Amino acid sequence: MTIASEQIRSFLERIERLEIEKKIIADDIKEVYSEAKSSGYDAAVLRKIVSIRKLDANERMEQEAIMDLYLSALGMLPDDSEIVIDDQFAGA
Amino acid sequence: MTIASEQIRSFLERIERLEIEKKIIADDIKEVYSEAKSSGYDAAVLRKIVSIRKLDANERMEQEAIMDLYLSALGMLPDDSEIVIDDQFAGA
Amino acid sequence: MTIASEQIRSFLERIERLEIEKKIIADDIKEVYSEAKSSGYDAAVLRKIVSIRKLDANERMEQEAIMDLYLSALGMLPDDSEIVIDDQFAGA
Amino acid sequence: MTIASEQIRSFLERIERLEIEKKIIADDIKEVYSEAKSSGYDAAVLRKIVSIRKLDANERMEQEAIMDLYLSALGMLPDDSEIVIDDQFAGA
DNA sequence: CACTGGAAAATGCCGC
DNA sequence: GCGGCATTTTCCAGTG
Repeated sequence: MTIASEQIRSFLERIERLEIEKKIIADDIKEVYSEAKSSGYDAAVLRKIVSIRKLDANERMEQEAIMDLYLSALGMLPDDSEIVIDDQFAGA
Repeated sequence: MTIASEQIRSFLERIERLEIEKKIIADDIKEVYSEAKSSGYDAAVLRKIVSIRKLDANERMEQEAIMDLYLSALGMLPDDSEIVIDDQFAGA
Repeated sequence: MTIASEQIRSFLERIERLEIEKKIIADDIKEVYSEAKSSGYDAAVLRKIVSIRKLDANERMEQEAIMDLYLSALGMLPDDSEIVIDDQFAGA
Repeated sequence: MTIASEQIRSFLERIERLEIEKKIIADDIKEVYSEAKSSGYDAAVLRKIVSIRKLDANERMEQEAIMDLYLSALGMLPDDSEIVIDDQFAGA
């Protein structure tokens, strides 16, 4: 058996192992929704809440990312000075 | 020529016409970014701003959607009364 | 407000306006597929047809471009020949 | 704070915790593909192989299920046979 | 059990 | 040419 095929086999095994783990977790998530439903909660509402909170987190990350962009665009990113940016476009 | 093929042809033409329009607009957008770049602005920063504002709009819509979900879950949706919901989970 | 921020604002508005138009058209396309489906056609098949015709159109354009190269190499190409986008799908 | 909201909060936390784990694994998978690419392999081809093996595994599971049906119809199936997930990819 | 909506995967595209 | 990003397509669970 060539080295290449060994290496490929190794990559495939790692990927497939991870996919199995991922599937298990996805099933766990479904299970939690089922549980919630059994407890009388509306799964659709829960899903919506989760998705909105995800959006929130997402946006926070994007805000940080754009701040970095601003700073790099300004040739800044100083080692230890305080910076205040007037983010006039952030909100509207 | 059968009626069916006429109808299919009509659907295809409508779709393809719309796709052409869409492509033209996409090209227009690219052109604006190029212009901005020529004016000395960083296209990446602009893209980021646009995407964040899109996220904002998105989240606003989602908030409204979940509000409807809450109301329907409560069997409410009254015709003309004011409603205040304590959205304890909205923010965190 | 500085000139720069005015200019940025202008770029953003143009981009966002165009993106709205693009989204409207994308929704129109979805609507046509829905209509087709309501008329008893398989949307997936229609999508396939559209994509195949797009490929064909690309090939045709490439061949025409090559043809133009030959012609111009022979000095046989008119100076002001226009590119007519609508021709792209006319023959299929 | 009501019991209900406590319970909801708990469900949300469990779900979000699981989704984070899921995302970590998804990122790990991407990383493996990147690694493979760096080693000179075509990620697209690897993806194809993985999907084919997944199909194979599904078929195998279905065939085993059918086999079990036959066996149980014949009263030849042990009562407590366990489903072993790791077997899914063992043979490929 | 077909449909719709949303999540995930795959593809294509653009700038560096 | 490659990585990252946006779009597209596919898949699948949930719902009526």
